[in-house]
Amino acid sequence: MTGARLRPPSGWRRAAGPTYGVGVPRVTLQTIADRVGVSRMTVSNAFSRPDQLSPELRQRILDAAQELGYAGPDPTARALAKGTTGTIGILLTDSLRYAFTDLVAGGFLGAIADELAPTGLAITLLTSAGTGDLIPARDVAMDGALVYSCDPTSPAVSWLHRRRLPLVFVDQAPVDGYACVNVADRDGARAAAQHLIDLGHRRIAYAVVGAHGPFGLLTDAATPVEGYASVQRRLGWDDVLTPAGIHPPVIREPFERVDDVRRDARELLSRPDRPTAVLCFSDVTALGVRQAADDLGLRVPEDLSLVGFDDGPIATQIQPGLTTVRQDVEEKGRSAAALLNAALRLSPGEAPHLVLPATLVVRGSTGPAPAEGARAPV
Amino acid sequence: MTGARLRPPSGWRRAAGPTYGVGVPRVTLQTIADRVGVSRMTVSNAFSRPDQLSPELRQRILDAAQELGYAGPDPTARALAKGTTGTIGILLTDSLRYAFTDLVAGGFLGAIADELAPTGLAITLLTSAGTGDLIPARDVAMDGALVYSCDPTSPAVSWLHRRRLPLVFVDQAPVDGYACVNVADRDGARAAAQHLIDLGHRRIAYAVVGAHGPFGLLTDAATPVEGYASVQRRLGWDDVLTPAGIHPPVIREPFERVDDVRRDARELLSRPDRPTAVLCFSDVTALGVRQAADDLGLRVPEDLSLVGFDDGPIATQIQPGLTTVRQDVEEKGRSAAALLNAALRLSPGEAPHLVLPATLVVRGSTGPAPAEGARAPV
DNA sequence: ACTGGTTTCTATACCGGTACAGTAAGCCCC
DNA sequence: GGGGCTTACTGTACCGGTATAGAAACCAGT
Repeated sequence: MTGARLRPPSGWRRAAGPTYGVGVPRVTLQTIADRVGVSRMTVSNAFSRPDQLSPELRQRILDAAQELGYAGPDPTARALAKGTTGTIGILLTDSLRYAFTDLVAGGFLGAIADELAPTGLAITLLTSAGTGDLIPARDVAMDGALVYSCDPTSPAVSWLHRRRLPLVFVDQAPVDGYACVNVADRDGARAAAQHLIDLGHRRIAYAVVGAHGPFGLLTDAATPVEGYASVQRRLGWDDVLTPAGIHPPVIREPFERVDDVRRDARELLSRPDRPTAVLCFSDVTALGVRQAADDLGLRVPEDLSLVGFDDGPIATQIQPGLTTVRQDVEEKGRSAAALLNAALRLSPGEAPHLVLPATLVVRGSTGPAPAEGARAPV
Repeated sequence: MTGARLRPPSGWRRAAGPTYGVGVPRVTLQTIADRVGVSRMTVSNAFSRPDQLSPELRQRILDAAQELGYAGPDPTARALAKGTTGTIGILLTDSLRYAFTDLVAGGFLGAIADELAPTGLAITLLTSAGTGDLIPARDVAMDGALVYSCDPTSPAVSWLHRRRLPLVFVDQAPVDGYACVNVADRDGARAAAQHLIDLGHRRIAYAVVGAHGPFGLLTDAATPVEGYASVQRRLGWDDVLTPAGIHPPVIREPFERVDDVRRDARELLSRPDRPTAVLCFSDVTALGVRQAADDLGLRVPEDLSLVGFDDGPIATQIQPGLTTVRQDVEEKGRSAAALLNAALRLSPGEAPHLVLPATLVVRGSTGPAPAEGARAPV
């Protein structure tokens, strides 16, 4: 019963919860050690390495802890001492919101959560946007991070690099030395474009949502595209259409104004040289175009063929079903999580670059190009 | 240029990233201090309190840090020293997945994210499920947490309590001393039930999704209901129907099998004493019933009236629009985030209990009860 | 020259844990 | 009855920062 208190009793702190009166001393390992009459280390072992002490003593310690209202070793202190936090970050573009509203992103994140669940790792959501002097990518403790569809030159990504965290990049330009997961977007896009060509379409348009302008109905086929996946998709379309001499007009709206695609598409579809098919950057984009077609009384696919991208939930929810390029977001999530998990425990051995397939799924929204001159009433 | 190194040079650590060779010494404040020839404290100030040193020295320190590849003060160490982590937790039921797939939860979480964005706080998602010996609610560092629609007796919630973290409870039975945000679910449900009564309906059924069984098509009106919001909704319905002598049959499926509602509803709607109206626990549930009606060729609202709950996206996406009880999930998220934010910085002063309104929104899915004997073909 | 106020930097003591190398006691075995 | 193993616990030195109270230097005012 020596338990000589080597440290002075712990300091007083601001109350943290309603039950705490101001000035209630914090309960730490030392508090319990003093109470039971053992060393701080033994109390630590009681919680973290039960095999290091006798069951009876351990029970006495646990009882004392219970009695004193001790909630277990402080996570922060433990993280500092052990060098691991039990948390991984997911870096998303600007607004976290779309993580919760876009069901394609949702499927991906859900798969990550499921894959990570058995490991007990928690998920911290990080924004690229560094408003204020708190920059999550720099200031939040974590064991590693998943970078999902971010601008690789953004400050947030550089911070993660500098911190030398284990990283996995998803839907981004592959980075040497890091595990990466990508989808064969370009292949998929090519298949989509080829499908339309095979059906005899020549008057084809693009519909795009993206972060940067210009927005609206654009005639310039060379509209800049940002985002790795988006660029790849665009390249895939062009791979097929450019050699065929086709330079499509483009509809473009920012992510948060997807709804405006409908209006733009109405304009596009009202033109005398109305396209007979539209290649869309996502299923949601396709939905907007589809609604515009409905508005104008155009039939899909008789008057207008539509190809989406992702094969998300809406692809099958609408009638006729949407022809689209399927990517397996669940698999993408699982692989990404598994790779990060591996990077977390293994030494930095290999850094695989996965490319998941993207395959065309033909449903009812595409059909043969209408004969020249045969026009639905507008 | 004394800068006597009081601590030995920092230890060697396992490599954390691919650029790190094994055995690369970690760069800390001390490394930079030694390099520049100042004390560790001065380097710390260069990063955290710029006004405490001359601009020239600060610049020299920052340059040295840049050159040595220092990413800024270690978040974990800083958290331990300062007592704040820059992260808040959100505790969700069992699976995180539904945070990303349920658009009603998504709206709530998105609003939280938006509200929290300016503060720079990161969001950590926590599961109630404590698989393994890593229990997020106990072991993850955070400054406070939001408890969303959880079982108040679950171990995860008790851990948060024991840690004496600032907490805000949402869609849960209010807890004394803590800020709480709730929706007037019971009022809303009452309005929904009354609406059907007013339309002359007497043969009414309930459709429910919940975590626990029994599942399927149940005749027992006293099916147990769990989850605060769910209980409240059920109570609200019963408030109106029980006095009217109506004891509805119940359809019930677990959350992850919402799709089976359709099958159950088909069974329900095929019975000779087919209900003329169904009260549903959510819009998604209502969608399942609606599909069953479609399957059977029943017209909504002529043959069957449908009331949902939430007024989420699908309520307006289907034709006819769904009569439903509107709750403002955005506002719920904003309030919850704001309250937590307040609890984080203020002393535990007041702990408001907010109750947001729930109002009936009548759309096309409800109509007068069909005359007795008038039956649609089955 | 002495006092008092800044400014700028340093020394020390924490924050609340864990790793690791003891040490003392008990036990087995030849 | 002493060497070698375990078992059970302790002492010390960290982990990588920050708070706080000095100390040294400089400047102005009297």
